Amino acid sequence: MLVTNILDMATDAPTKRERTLARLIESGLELFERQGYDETTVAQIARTAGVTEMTFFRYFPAKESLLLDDPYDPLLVAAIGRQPTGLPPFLRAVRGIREAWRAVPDPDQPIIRRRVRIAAKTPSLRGATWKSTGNTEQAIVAQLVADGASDHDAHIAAAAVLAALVAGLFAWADDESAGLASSIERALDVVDVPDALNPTGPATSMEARDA
Amino acid sequence: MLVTNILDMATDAPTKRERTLARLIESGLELFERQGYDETTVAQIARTAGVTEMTFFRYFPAKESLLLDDPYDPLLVAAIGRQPTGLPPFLRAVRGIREAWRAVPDPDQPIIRRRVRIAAKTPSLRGATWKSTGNTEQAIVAQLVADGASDHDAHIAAAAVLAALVAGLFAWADDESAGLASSIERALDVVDVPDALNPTGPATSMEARDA
DNA sequence: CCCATAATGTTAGTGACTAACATTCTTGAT
DNA sequence: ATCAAGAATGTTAGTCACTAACATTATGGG
Repeated sequence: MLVTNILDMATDAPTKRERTLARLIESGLELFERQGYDETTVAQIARTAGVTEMTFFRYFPAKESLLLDDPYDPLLVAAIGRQPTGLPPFLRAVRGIREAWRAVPDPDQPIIRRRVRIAAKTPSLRGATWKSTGNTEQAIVAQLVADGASDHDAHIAAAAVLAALVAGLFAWADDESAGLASSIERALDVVDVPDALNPTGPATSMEARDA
Repeated sequence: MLVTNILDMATDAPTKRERTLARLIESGLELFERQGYDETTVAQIARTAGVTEMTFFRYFPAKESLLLDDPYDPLLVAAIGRQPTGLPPFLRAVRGIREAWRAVPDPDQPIIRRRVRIAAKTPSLRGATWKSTGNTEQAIVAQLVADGASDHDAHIAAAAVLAALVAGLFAWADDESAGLASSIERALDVVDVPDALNPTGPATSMEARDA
């Protein structure tokens, strides 16, 4: 989530649809940055892009989508699939994400930061941001299950990792000096706790195992 | 999130405000269950409760709030504060939540289940559910920081635990046979990984530490 | 150059939510 | 009981996100 590569059609002459899409995205981001997300109207974005409100919704199912849609899922999923299946699902997910984000090309960082920054500073987008992880979550769950995890565990692991990732991205957006990769690493370290720091071991709760 | 004790004013005669509130909640839940959340209109809830749409918004800032508002934060926070400060923040949060939910009284379970079930089966509520953890998240962050965690780590730990908790609640709502406490335990076990299952130790990423 | 179809526009409407102001209850002090 | 202050509710009018149905214009391949 939070990432869309506007320029991944570096092929031939951009078709009309592609040009309109690019104009919508650029207009939207600019307006969001200048006057805030909540204060920007879909109609205004459309007008700035030289198009009708109706057309906006032909490109995005919702206002938030202009900010939050992204195409990075396959990379995440592949990286998770590469983790050793001996690991518990949660750790496979954590380390897969670690690996995938380590590989994000430097040139993509500015636009990612732009988007994340808007999302981070807009309270009304908090929910939308997490909702937008929905697809990614499904993809991660599928991969974990394919590698032997239970549905139950896969869902929980996916939700938790994504939450940590998003929180890490938010932190990164606020820290101009931080690099993307290292920020993600630091975030995932918080949930991938080194054994040395875990003296008591997990509280495996003998008490209330399955009613 | 996802919990509101309608009946915690077992004191004297309920005031008018309390009666209206109770009617709104009951009408809302019933309609959501019978015809679905998206298919239920605020106007309809209000009408069923014998009140105006405007009045609904005097009690709830948004439609979702009827489902998602809750008063359990203080218990969570206290339980987290009780965890040993030697533990990393993430594990303190996990085990605090474990402890707090273990203590949820049996009689509260049916209404919690009712709410969670509606939230779980309504895709358009996914985002709202997580957004509604916002306050809880702030509270957890504050407690973790008070106990010595960095802001950065506290935010990430809080986000991840809450995600796991919500995912666990969703799983519980779907499994009629499961008890609340044991469901939460199982969910948290997924992220509080036993050492025995973590042969390699955390991937502490020598590579890209701080740019 | 022409036509199938993609891209866009128009109109009309629903539903969540807000603002401003008017009205009707409650309640506590007298 | 009474009466005023304040709480609870109603009314009206409006904004904004989003959808549906149908009409129009632009584009590109034959």
